[in-house]
Amino acid sequence: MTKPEFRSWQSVHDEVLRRIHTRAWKPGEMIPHEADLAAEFGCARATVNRALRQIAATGLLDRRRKAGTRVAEQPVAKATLDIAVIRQEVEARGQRYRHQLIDRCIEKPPAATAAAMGTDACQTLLHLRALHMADTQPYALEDRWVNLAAVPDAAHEEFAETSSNEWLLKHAPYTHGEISFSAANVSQSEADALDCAAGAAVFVLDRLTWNGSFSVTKVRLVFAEGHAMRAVI
Amino acid sequence: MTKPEFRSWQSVHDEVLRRIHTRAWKPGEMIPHEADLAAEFGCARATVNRALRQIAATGLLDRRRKAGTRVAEQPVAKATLDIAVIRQEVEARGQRYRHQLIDRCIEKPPAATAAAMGTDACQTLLHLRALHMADTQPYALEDRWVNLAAVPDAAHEEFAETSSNEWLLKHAPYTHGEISFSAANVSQSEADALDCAAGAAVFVLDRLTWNGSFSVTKVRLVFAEGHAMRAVI
DNA sequence: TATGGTAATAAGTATGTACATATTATTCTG
DNA sequence: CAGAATAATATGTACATACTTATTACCATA
Repeated sequence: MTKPEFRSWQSVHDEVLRRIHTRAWKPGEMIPHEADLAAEFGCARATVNRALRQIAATGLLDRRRKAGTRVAEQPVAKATLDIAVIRQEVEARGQRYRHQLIDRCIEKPPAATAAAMGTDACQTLLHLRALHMADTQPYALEDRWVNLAAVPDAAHEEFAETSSNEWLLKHAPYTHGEISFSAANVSQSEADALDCAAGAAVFVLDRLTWNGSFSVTKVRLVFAEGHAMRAVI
Repeated sequence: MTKPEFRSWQSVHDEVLRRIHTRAWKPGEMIPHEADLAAEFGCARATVNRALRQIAATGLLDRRRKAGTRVAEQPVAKATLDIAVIRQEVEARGQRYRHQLIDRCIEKPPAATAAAMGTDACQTLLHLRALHMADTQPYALEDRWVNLAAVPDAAHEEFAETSSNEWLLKHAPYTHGEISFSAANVSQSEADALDCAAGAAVFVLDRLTWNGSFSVTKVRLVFAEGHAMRAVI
């Protein structure tokens, strides 16, 4: 019997994946302990641990102390979407990015927005609307509310040069947030801006970010018709 | 000066995040070397390494050998979507899952499908269409092609009891795949099945999985009106 | 038969050391 | 002075060891 000698956590990782894929270890089955695998592979337990931890992070293995490690019964595919700044997205497609501020005012948000952002109902927020363009075509329509209590500097910014997107990333860090993807039929006014027929189905991204207990910004991006987000699994 | 003593990689992780969020370390700036941080935190370099590696994985730090570690200028938000089996999704909402096979046949796919799956244009594939239900409401409409060369057993399976989704997970592992999200206006026939008006905007998920160099299955899920995918960042 | 304590166990983590590797800076050579 | 060889350096990884922690299994007690 050949002893392949697994010397890196990558090779252990690959070998374990291979055994899962070839069903040498079947879904729902326990796999050997770290110590046993380390002995078999001729490496340290830490190396096996590193490899198994990596795989467990993808959902293909379930690990619990004392219980051990088992192959997931119904692996939950984890798709990691990279949500870049729109400028980067456009430029990555080899197109020229431009953006255009449509409206900027400080006003009271709708009740739903105030509730989502956890701000007082009568508190005014900065409301921005802008169009992101790729070359000469509309790319996405942005509707954003900024919590001036969390980002006071935003009140003095015109957002003519830098997009709100980039300005906020630079000036208003966030600790966590929620993001949601959905589909919507465009309204007439959105259709005009995005240069498509009213009622067309468009991809919508809603994002709400927080800095600690303060909401920072809530943004809704309505992408042009035909937009898709891709990820590898 | 108080010496907090960071003894776990978690606490180091949190402290580094805190420094980034409070802008003690600003975007684009280099941060101290692992060895220096280890000395400052009073822990081993491996502990610091673990913490920094974790943060780098989220895109908030850029690390390069010799060059060192810097805070990312424009962090790319990484949203991890959990794509579970539809049964789990429905049951997690506290609803009863049912599915209904609409059509099952072995036929030649459209040219685009054959091209995407890398199969010969005249090769027949298993074509499945099914409706996933949550309680009594339609949840998603599935249109699936299965490569029988990669999964010969699928030819003898009726998919009446278990959904193709679950059957394939159990019987046809995949090594990698691509996934894409988009929006579409429903056709009349889709509208009938999903119980909505023709032309309504719906969320669409396309997934293509591979086992090594063989395509396994290509599936298009058209979700009922109003469906959204959520993730935390 | 419950129940609560205890021992056993497997993963989780920390550490010091050593070496690997990628990249930059420097020096040497033509 | 250009380009190649070389040194320096920061992260990347491997390993042996030791200890921690969550969880299970078992056993004793009420």
